[in-house]
Amino acid sequence: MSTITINHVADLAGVSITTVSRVINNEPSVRKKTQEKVLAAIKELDYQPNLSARNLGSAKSYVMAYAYDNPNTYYVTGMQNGILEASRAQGYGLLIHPCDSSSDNINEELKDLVRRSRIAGLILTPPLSEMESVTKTLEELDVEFVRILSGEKLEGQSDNSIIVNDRKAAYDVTEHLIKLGHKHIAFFSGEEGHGSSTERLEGYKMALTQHGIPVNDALIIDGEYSYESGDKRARDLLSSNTQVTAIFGCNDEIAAGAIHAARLLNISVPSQLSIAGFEDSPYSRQAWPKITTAQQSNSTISHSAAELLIDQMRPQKSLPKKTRDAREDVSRKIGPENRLFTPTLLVRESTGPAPSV
Amino acid sequence: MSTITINHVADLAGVSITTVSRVINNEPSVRKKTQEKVLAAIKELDYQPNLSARNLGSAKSYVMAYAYDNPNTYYVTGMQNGILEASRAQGYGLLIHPCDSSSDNINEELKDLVRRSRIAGLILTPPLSEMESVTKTLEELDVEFVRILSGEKLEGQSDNSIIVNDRKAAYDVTEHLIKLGHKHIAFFSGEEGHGSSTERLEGYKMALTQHGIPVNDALIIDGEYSYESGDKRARDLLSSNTQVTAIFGCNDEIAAGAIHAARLLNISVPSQLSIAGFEDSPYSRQAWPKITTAQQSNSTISHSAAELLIDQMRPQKSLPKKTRDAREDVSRKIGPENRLFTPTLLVRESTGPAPSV
DNA sequence: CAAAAAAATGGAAACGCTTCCAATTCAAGT
DNA sequence: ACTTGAATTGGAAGCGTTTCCATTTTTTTG
Repeated sequence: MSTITINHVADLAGVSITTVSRVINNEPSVRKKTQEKVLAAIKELDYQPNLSARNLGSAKSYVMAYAYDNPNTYYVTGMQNGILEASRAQGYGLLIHPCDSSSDNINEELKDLVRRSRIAGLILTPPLSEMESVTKTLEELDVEFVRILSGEKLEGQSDNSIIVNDRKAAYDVTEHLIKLGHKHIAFFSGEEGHGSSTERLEGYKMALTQHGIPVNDALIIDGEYSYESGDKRARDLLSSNTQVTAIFGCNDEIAAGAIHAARLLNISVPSQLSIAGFEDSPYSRQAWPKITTAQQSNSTISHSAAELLIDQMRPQKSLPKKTRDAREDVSRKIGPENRLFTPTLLVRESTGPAPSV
Repeated sequence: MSTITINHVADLAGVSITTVSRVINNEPSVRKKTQEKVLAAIKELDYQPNLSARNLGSAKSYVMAYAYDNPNTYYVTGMQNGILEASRAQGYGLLIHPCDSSSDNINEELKDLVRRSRIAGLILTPPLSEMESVTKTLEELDVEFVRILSGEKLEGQSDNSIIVNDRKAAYDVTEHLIKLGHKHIAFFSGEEGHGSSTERLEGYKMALTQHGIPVNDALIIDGEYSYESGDKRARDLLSSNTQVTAIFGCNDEIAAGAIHAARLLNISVPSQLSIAGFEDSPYSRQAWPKITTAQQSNSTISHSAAELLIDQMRPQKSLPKKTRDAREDVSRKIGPENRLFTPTLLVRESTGPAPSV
């Protein structure tokens, strides 16, 4: 049982391989009847086009890559799975490319990746997706790419990005705390320069302001997206005599660290101190108490990203005038509803009414 | 700046493309001087062979896959990174293939994977690597594959596996507890049928026996590799009046769950109860107290696996008689020292002297 | 030193697909 | 029915490697 090639399909369908190729690529200029014959043959033979041959034979390629630099395995895995699902469904291969965004030659590295593996498209997550130099490099290379990043709304100019509305979600989390009666809410940021952290801070501030609570800079504490950093900042803050009844950690790890600190200092959560996180990672579920957080499905987001990318990579063949209209539209444009995601508030046990000092 | 192909290299080196191909593939029948010329040309042009063309042109392919079915993202990511590193270094592409091992047609799925993507080799981790049907399918397909699995020593017959000596490591963890004076040590297993769990249990029993402590079946409690399962089992056990001073969780998640249960029941760790885990995952570091565990580097293990696989995939071209001996041996066989790994005991705060009841 | 054997190299045909261009078919207009 | 231009199809030349086989070069042997 040797490999089934396009020739076998052509023979069975009684057409040329050119025509089979057209059907595979969903080109418009194939008569409906012919298309059906070919499709039937493909099905009968269980034919799968050879990816290597496609890549070699055409200028474009059928491989996309996911480049990331993120120590958060939960995040990366989620993203990866979503991309995988979408790319598989559309017959694309996926190349995984972890890298070091702080490296000097990150741009060279990406250039190499694209060139060497003949990558047709690239998906980027923060912090890579936020680096201007990377964007520029990729544009110069003339590769399609989709960025997943934090922001508030879709801006007209960049239609190759998937936006996560961190600001709105952070607003929601903060508002939740405010409604519980908290007035002194600390904000523990993530790495400086990370868009997600900036956006979440923005949402935090907006919520306070909108509810008539002044923003107190002393309560906005910089640090990193890590358990240790959350732990340390909480210890410092809680052992100072600053008045705080709630902490909003920029992600769940930070929040988990803060919970740890509270425990060490014998401060009970949530009766004396409320703590909220962001991301709905396993940490939020396995901390004690379980952490109130903002939930986002990384795999859903990245699935959309991959579909958007595929859409962009598909060359826009001009449709013939009359025909085809009836035929199902294969190049379904990814609408705005699939390009903007807002994590949703998930209330759990780590937040409660503000203590009535 | 268009693509640099084998032709350019051949021209620059003044040889035929056939010879360049030979150099690339490290075939023995190339004169040393010629080889050097070609290598120099390759370097000067920064030439990278096109993977698709290689795959298309040859019976074998330059793509390997990593198939897994494991909810533990920490584990999977570690494995993936190690494979990635090794495969990149050797010019192989990597395909990631998550799948459902409990599915009825898992074998069909793997068959498809191999056929459709022309996979040259496959790396498997538990539970896939432990399934006989999978092994059989793969052998019938005539694909090279390497399994990463639990066991005690290298058995002669299967030289396509990387063994993790869970038994010995579990022995060490248990012995650590025994030396702290514990006599009533509970064992919380992982999923039934998972080799790692079985092996760890074996190590636990051996340690007890060897130190003159009878194995008490009531203390061996079945369950799953999850936080929830650890939590639940610990609650049940600790609230019964069984006499226990230590719990050995088959992985860190179980141990973290057990810590949670102890806290709820107001049992202090480690002064009243010692808890040990296995894996050195983030859970072990972020629990409170930090969990004593057995450390293993998943990426190191999988790196070895990938190298072993590449070694196997490389067709054994017969070397000419005399020459070459001096030349560096490129097909470095992966020695036994890189095929057997023993996780090492890592003592942290969750274990301490047995209470002197 | 010639002849034979062994080693090194090159030519050219695949590999399975895409795509340019030319050939054929179709339908509308006269 | 006859033209004509558009729609549809097919032929054949790549894409960048590998590999079979033939050829040339080197080494060994008598």
